[in-house]
Amino acid sequence: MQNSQSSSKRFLDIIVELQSLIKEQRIQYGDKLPSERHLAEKLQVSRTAVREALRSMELLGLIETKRGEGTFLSDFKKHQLVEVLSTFIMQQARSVQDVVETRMIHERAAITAVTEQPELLLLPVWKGMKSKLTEEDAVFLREDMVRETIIATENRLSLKIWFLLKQYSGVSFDVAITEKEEIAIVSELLDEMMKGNTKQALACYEQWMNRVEGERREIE
Amino acid sequence: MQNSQSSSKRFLDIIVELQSLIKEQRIQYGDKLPSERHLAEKLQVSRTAVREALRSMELLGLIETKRGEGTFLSDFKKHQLVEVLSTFIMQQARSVQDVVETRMIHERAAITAVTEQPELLLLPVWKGMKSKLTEEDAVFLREDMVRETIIATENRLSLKIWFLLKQYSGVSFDVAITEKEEIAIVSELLDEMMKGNTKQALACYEQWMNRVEGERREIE
DNA sequence: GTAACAAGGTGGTCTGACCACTTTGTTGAA
DNA sequence: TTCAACAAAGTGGTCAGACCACCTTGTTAC
Repeated sequence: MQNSQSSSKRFLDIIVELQSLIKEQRIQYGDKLPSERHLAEKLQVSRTAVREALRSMELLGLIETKRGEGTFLSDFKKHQLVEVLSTFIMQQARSVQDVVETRMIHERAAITAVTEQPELLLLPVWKGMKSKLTEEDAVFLREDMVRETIIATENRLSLKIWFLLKQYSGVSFDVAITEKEEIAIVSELLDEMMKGNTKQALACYEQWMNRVEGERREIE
Repeated sequence: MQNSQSSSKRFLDIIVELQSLIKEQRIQYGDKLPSERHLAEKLQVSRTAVREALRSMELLGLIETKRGEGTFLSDFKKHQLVEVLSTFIMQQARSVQDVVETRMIHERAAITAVTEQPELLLLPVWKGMKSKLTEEDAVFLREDMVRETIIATENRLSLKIWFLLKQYSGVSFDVAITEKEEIAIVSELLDEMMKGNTKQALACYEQWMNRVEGERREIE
């Protein structure tokens, strides 16, 4: 029942080594990675093992491969793995609930942090927000409003976790709320945040989420 | 050879076919999957291709493999996905400060959740907690008190993330607080939680963290 | 009856080969 | 000189077959 830490999986080791390599060589998003054959030689393993590791990372959306060209470090916004994953994982209702709830934990924390720190309210990002809310389409709301809030907290780790969770939880959009209603709620949320009213801001958020996430159905 | 014109990745196709197979044959969590060789024959692909698909799924925590035994459908509880991603995330996280702050986000959320849900306060775990606080050694405090709180929320994903963050935020303990002081603070925290005073409980928590995490240094 | 051994099944790894595709360099004709 | 056509090299994609290490199970021998 133990973890067999002694004989850890080879392809996991390779992934770890790849991470080190990416860090050492300062490979940025979009940059090309060494070829499979070069990696195999460098890491002293077979190309088969390298490929198993790369395929895993590809499914996670960490890398992209182009036949005839090479392997590239992916922009972490392109996680198409969600489809594959959701059909598996989301079978368990509790899992969906956990993901959504955890995402909301980060969102509430960000709202609280921003609201309670006056200096964060002075950021330029908030200036155009109110007008955008009414001008642009509603997709902006779910996408950017919360994200900008988390960005404002300057906690990049929280941002990344949130982004991942959003990938898992934010696919379905048969929400029982009109665009107009949503804009009204979010505007109010923004107002309360600007005024530094943590309690009211969080109340707005809960109201918003109740409308958006309230009727989330389970995936079969 | 036949599907080579298809632009979609072979190993993704295999994963999809595996999903169908799992659904058709009603394979449950913990059940054994067909062997790699059988799958290769059944799906008319090479064992290499099957393995690349299986390794990907393993990294996602969807399956588990045991050498000499076989491949088993995994329980979602084992969010290995999170672990792997976290190692990536950590490379980019600016400092340990992000980790600590994110961990505290989850801890505050758990305290709030438990305090605001009276039914969670009736759990047996809280009964012996108070006495343990004074009887056992102080290591218990940091280890178990918060953990039990998060467990009480029944959000396993949050628990998993927290556990990871705890590992990353290190076990450094040059804390400027005596055991006696810490016991007093945590006892108060526990009391306020039991009384359902969210605000006071969180205040205790902040006080606690200020003492424990206040002088944390950054890594490297 | 039981301990020791043997055989088969399974995942883990490696080698070498070929294919499909892209880029790059070279050639050769206009 | 220009540039289109071709050739070569590099890369990911796939495959077959071979061992190895480990586990289970059945058989043997005591």
